[in-house]
Amino acid sequence: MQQLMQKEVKMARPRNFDEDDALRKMVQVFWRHGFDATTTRMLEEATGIGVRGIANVFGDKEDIFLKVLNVYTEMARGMIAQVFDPPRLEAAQMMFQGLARETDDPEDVTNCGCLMVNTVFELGRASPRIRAAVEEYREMWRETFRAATEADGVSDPEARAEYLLGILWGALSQIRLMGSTTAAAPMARIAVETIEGWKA
Amino acid sequence: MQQLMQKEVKMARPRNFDEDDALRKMVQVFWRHGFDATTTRMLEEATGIGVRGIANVFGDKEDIFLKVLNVYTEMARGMIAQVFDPPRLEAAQMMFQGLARETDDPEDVTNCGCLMVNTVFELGRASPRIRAAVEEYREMWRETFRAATEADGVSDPEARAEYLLGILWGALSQIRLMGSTTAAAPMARIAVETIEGWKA
DNA sequence: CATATATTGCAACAGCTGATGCAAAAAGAA
DNA sequence: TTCTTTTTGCATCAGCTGTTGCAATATATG
Repeated sequence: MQQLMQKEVKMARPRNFDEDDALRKMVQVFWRHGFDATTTRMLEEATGIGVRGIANVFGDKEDIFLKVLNVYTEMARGMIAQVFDPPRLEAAQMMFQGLARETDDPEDVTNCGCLMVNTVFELGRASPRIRAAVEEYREMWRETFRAATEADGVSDPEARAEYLLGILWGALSQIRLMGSTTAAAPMARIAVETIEGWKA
Repeated sequence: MQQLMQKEVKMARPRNFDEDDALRKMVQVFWRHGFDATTTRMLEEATGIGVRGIANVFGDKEDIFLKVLNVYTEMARGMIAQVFDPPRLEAAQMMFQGLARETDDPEDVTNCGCLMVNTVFELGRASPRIRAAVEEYREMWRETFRAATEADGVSDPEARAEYLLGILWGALSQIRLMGSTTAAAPMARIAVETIEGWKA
């Protein structure tokens, strides 16, 4: 993730902030408020960097958001690599159960749902670049479900992966609606039972 | 819907537009673009009424939107009254199949998903009044599914209604994502099969 | 120390949005 | 006709947002 290729040609005044750390903080802001409602002033406050520095390093608002989406995707990829190793339907069941865990903490950004799902509703139609980032994220999950289904020897892995992807997005929209992860509990329970039925 | 209680006390200059017709046109605009992206100028163009007239009759932007949500809910209520008469799970199956019908027409606002689902993602947390309108809409559907499940003598109607509601919202978010109702086909197929299994 | 170069803070700007004030217009009531 | 009341069109306003220009600053290099 971190660009180790530093320009050694000539070093002038160095930055007084860490690029990756700033991006992680901006993920939180966009995740909580969405693209439009996130203002440059909010990014200043969250990162401690002036708007000028942000623009110099990350580009304009859409550039920033694309980098944020990338960080978000990589975070999820890391989680998948841990939970779905090896790829099994049991891991999918654990994921759904974990999705609906009880948290009332309003500070927990997980209660805001999924940044990708939320993004679709805000500007999925608008920007092709953002749309592509969302599609990549969905494809990552689709392939994860497909591989897990196949690994357990269950038939028609493509269709079942599509179904699980749909259930996942439905559950995440429930979370966003209710503002709490507990809202996903009914759908998560059904998903776990359905998967259990596949294995039998 | 139409307020028949006209003030007969003293008639001055009459309006040169129909209130309900204007509301229906504004439903289209909000449905397609969402709350924030809909500007007062767009409402002017869609209805042919000046911004001053709109503000006088419908109030400020949030007032307008609440009236729009109300019209949308009543439209859905009318559809439910037709399809779910009598309340049966077969009607739910038909509804899911109809949801995923093939339409490539970009003019068809159905391809924008569901105004209520979209609204949640935009400002569900923000305004209590809007949140209440969405909750009412959801409750309408929840009760519809519950009554249909109960009428078919299937056990645990509350839990199954909650599941169908989740599937419905998941399918509608898929539609919004892909910009086409065909995107709901996989989830609709699963929903129909699942309901079929209940009846057996 | 002197120089070059990237960064930073401050300020300001243009564009857009929702809302409003006001006078003219229109139509029924007297 | 004259008056009263509501509507309408026009213009304008304040507020916010993303972006950028510019001078000051800090640091590596020679």
